Amino acid sequence: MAAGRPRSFCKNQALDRALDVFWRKGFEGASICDLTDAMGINPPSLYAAFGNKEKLFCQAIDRYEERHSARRAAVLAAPTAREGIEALLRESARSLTDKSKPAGCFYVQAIAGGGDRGTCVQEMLKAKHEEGERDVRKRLEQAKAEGELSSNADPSALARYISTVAQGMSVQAASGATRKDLDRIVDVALSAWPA
Amino acid sequence: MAAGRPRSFCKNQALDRALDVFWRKGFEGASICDLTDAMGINPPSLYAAFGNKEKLFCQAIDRYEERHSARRAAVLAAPTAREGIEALLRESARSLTDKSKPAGCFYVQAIAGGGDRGTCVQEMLKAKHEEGERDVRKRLEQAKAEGELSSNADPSALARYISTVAQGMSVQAASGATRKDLDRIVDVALSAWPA
DNA sequence: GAAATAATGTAGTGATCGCTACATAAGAAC
DNA sequence: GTTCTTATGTAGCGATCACTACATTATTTC
Repeated sequence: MAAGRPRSFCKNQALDRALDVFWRKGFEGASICDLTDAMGINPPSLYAAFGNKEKLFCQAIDRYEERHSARRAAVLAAPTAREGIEALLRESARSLTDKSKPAGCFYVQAIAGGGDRGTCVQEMLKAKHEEGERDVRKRLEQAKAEGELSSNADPSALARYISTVAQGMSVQAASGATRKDLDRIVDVALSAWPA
Repeated sequence: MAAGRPRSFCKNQALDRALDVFWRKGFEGASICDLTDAMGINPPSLYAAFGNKEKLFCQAIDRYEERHSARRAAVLAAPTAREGIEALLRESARSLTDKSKPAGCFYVQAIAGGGDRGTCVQEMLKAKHEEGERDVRKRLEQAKAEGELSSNADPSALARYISTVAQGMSVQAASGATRKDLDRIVDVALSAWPA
């Protein structure tokens, strides 16, 4: 068997560049030309490596999740759930306003951004979105089992609330809120923490 | 002076149809053809009446605000601020999941949806967005003056928190949450209300 | 080195994009 | 009725869209 000419670019690095373009311009707003320019490759290389625009978008979603899920888990591993959740929201406030990245969360942009993306994309976004919420819920269930949260606390409702606040913070960031602004929101949001 | 041939369609009705298309497909995702089909007119009529795609989008934003600001004011006029805010969030839960409309809030879709819209659009969205928050803040300031809220309450921070929760709820709705789901979020969110 | 395989750069495909020129139609002013 | 003004429908503008045919180049297997 013969093995062909090797790829001349790093797939993950190209994916990072593509993610950045999708993040800034949205799916419809990002043209193949925008993407290939940013990725430093020509269209045939893009299609050979990633399939098509929609599949590239899906892989960018995976890449984004890959970069965030580990950090989310680490932050949630704090001694108490209360500390973990607060750290999660503070970390969100920081990363949502990180000037080296587009403002706001890529998922939220993709979910809220409308458009008739293929169902593949839509379901993938929903799945990733639930993944984050599930991590929070599990941490809260653990806290309940350990007695940190009272027995009538509702981890599922609380987790969804936390997700919602984080998503709202992403919209705020996208419309220009600063890290300080977001931290003030976190202050208020955490006062909903069960006594 | 002569007055020319009269317009053969209702501008506001056409604008409603255009709003619906933008709402479902986003700015980039909505083509002029999509729009003219939905509006029941031909491109020259669209351009004569609304200028261009971006200006049409701006006018759709205005139309959306027009439809919502009155209801927001009415709901906030409840006897207590607490009741007003709760009614606002419950009403959001209802309208965000209204099956006769696209899921989620049009502003949030437009703000979060990325893309390099003209600065005109971006600033207009930001202004409308702040308008809603300002209405909430004013109601809270009134409550503070009347003694419903304690003297160390922070109407500005609370208002921004309420906005953030509502925006998060919009993202939830866009990713499939039901009215019941949103109402559960409101339950938790309101437990952040100052004692 | 020859054959097989796969990625690359060039250059372009048909389709659709936002938008408009132009002739026609419809009402108001006189 | 004639003139003026503006909206309408047809038809198509150049530009860009996502995507690809094709010849070439680079690498591995034999």
